[in-house]
Amino acid sequence: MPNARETKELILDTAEKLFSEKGVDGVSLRSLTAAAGVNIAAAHYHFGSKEEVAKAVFARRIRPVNRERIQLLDTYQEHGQPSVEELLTAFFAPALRLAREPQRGYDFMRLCARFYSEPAEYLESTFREEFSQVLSRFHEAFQRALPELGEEEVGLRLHFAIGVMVHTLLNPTRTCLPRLGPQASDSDKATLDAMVRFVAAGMRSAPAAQFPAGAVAALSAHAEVAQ
Amino acid sequence: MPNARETKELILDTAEKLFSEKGVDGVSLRSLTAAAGVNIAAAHYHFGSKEEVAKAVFARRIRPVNRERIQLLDTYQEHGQPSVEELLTAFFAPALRLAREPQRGYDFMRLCARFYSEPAEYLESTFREEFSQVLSRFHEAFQRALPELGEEEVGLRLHFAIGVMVHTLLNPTRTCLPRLGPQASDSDKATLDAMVRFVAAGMRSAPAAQFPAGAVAALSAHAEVAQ
DNA sequence: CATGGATTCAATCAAACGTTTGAATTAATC
DNA sequence: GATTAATTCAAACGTTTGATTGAATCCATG
Repeated sequence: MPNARETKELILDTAEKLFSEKGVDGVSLRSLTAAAGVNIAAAHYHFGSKEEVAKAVFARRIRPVNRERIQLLDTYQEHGQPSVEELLTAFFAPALRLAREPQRGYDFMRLCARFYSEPAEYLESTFREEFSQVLSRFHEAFQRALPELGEEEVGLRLHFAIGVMVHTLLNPTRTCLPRLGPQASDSDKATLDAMVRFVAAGMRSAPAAQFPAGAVAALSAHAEVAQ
Repeated sequence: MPNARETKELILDTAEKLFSEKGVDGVSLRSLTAAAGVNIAAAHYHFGSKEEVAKAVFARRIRPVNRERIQLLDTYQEHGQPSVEELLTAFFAPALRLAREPQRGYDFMRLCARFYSEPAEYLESTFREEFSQVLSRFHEAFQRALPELGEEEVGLRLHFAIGVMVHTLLNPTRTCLPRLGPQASDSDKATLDAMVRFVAAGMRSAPAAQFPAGAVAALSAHAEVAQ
């Protein structure tokens, strides 16, 4: 049994890197094992299928992150009701701290976002399994931090907040426009800072509608502007 | 030359539906043409390649939307400096109005978000081409609406705002948690309303950092909580 | 040093992929 | 009614996919 441990982790490390770049669906098991310098059959021997490789590379890192999220939440809650900023920090910080890890931290964060957005069903369900507890805990905590909002409204806003994070992790520098989004020069801490402030303000915004004059008209099929 | 027009649009319509569900990469040209009831060679005859089919189905709908966004922006700007809410409405409303179209509007919005998140390079560049003008105009407009913020900060926040929209369009009802995100009962108008309020508050949030006590510690590698 | 389970390897499988081909079919033009 | 161009079609192209096989190799143990 030559270097069994090395082979298995070599596959996971390489998968983390390639999947995050090209998506799980965009990387063949052949190119993956070739890049790792191992035989194709080794991947099936150690994991059983490509699907299981993907699940393993995901679970390997997301579990410590989600464990830390809950521990941070626990710590904050020991000192009374956490503020919105504290809740957001407890949620965002472990992810961004992992993303900052020198070796492959960032690769994984992108992989994590890909798991969320790729259409394959097993990726979706894997993601759901790994996150259900964390999201349930935070949903509850935000509900208590924002008692004036309905449960549905809190769920909707938490959904928006996750959108900000997923999008930011997935598109760290490059975006549609050169100067849009975090710049290469920005530190992760500055990005987290900006993100927490942005989302906290959104979570706290007034529950009632202060809709601008043109909004309803803009949503109707109006001939004078739309075409 | 039997029903050339019908065949071409049949392919586009079917592609819009299938690509939005499974992603461009997740749908083979074979299954696509089979679902459309046309020969597989017809796709190559009319478009040249699968790539060109994807570009065509995207351009067909995004151009009117982005044209309307700019027209709405022009209309608002005729009456002076638009508010943040007006700018957000001008940006979000055309997309959500299309998403509300009875036939295939929603399919396309999801496709649009997939173009943004799928890793294939040509999807990315196509997206960038179609959006560069719109984003440039709105970046500039937000900069004027929020003069107290630096240009970089506005770009970062606009990036967050797009994240909210992409995420919301991509995950309309189903999410990791049953009661997270827009519910099936929510109307599009209510979702737009909530989205505009959330994002407007984020765009307007104080530029200086009011960081919670634990945030910096949470980002450092701290042994007592992380594990 | 022999045994045996663990691991690696080259070779191969059927299925699916995007693309191409050349003949058949359709509809307009002369 | 023959000619021509546009369109459709079944069939096949070569390549790549995830998965499997059975022989070879390794290493800890007896």
